[in-house]
Amino acid sequence: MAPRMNTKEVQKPRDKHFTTILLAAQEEFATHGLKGARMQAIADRAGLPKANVHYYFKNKVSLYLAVLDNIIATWDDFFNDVSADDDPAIALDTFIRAKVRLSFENPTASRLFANEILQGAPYLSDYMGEVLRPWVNNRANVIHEWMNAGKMIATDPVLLIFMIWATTQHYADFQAQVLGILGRKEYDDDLISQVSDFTSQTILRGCGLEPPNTNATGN
Amino acid sequence: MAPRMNTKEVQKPRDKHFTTILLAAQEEFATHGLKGARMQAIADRAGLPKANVHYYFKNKVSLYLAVLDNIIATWDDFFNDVSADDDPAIALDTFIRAKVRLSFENPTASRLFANEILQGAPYLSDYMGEVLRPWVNNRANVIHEWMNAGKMIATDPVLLIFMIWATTQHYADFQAQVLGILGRKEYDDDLISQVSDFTSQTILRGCGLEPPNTNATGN
DNA sequence: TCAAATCTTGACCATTTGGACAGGTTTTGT
DNA sequence: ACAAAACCTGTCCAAATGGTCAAGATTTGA
Repeated sequence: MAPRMNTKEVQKPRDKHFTTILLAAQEEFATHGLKGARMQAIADRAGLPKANVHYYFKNKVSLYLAVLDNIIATWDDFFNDVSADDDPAIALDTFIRAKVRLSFENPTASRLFANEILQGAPYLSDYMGEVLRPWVNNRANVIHEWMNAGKMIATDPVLLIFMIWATTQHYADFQAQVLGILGRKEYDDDLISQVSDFTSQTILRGCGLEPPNTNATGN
Repeated sequence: MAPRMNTKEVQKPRDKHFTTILLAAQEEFATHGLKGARMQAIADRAGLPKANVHYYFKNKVSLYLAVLDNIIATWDDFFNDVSADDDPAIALDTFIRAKVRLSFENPTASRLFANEILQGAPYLSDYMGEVLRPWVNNRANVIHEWMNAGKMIATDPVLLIFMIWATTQHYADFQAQVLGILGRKEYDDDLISQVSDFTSQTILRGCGLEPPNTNATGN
């Protein structure tokens, strides 16, 4: 990947536009992908002349990379600190609920990644090899220990992580479909907790775990 | 949606190019979306001059619609014929395995739809309202009857369908990520059956169902 | 056989698009 | 206060892109 722009250090008080553009670009790239995105559309979303966008970002690809970088820097997974000593039911329940919440409240980032991966993840191969893959293997090891300890049914931990990702991200990436089928105009808190409960309970049960107190409206 | 071109009737022996173009366009649209797709790239994939593509399809949008139509016409769901009298474990197991297989063996169609829905499904609103929504509600009713009959745990059938879709399509839409994390170059039959087994067993168990004979390499 | 219908394609065009740039404005540090 | 640095933007341009067209090649049907 290209040299990282350290988004936060650059963030002098003056260039608030930097963040504005980054956000605008995130939306445009999320819905249209790298090729489909238009610099003019990004400028319009940001409410700035196109030339101003080019002042902050050399070209489309570097802007795209900056957006990817910015998103990755934001992510801090709730599942990171979990160890084999923790209770798997609570850990997975917390993880799933956090992912569902993220999908509902910040779908753009998820969609941007979906788009990038649909295109074969050409700009994320480094990230996948050096960050994501180790993370998954590391977390899979924890889950594996739970399985060895007889705390949950023995299956493939990596496929379990895929299932959690897929099910939760679905509500961000396929929002249009979900809303269309449910016949709603937009997401609401009711749906969040409904989806959280269902997803957590079904997956935990599928792992041979007793879902924690059902009525807890995950917070 | 636009008037359907009856793909199959048009299929005179001469215009074999019609299908070639449709296939090429499907790939291009699947990876780059409507806006990101390039007519020249489609022509290249098809091995034809661009002007020839325009002979068969008036413009980019009409080609896009033809591809969508063609895919929809192809789909014939294995879950359609299931009724409340059937065994839910067998029915869901069959459905899940079919979906997994489809994801692995024909990922392009899935990706194209993913792209369209990421963009807010602007060309699929009719399909979603008139075909998909009724289908889901209809199938949800069958599942509901199983729940009422105490054959499986009572949850939200629609969310269950979403979960099955999400988990299975994940392997088509996010192929690049899955392969990257697993450290493989391509999918193989081993992985198909592994994923089939895991997905079916975990979801069925999550619904309070006994997974059918585990060793059946779904066929 | 041969004219009509269908198909093929190189060349061309209008518009869109990413990006450069110069000259102006504002902010900063001293 | 004032020069240097940073920022802003209207204007312009070359390349890419969707789409047209006319002339030629091939197939069809009677």
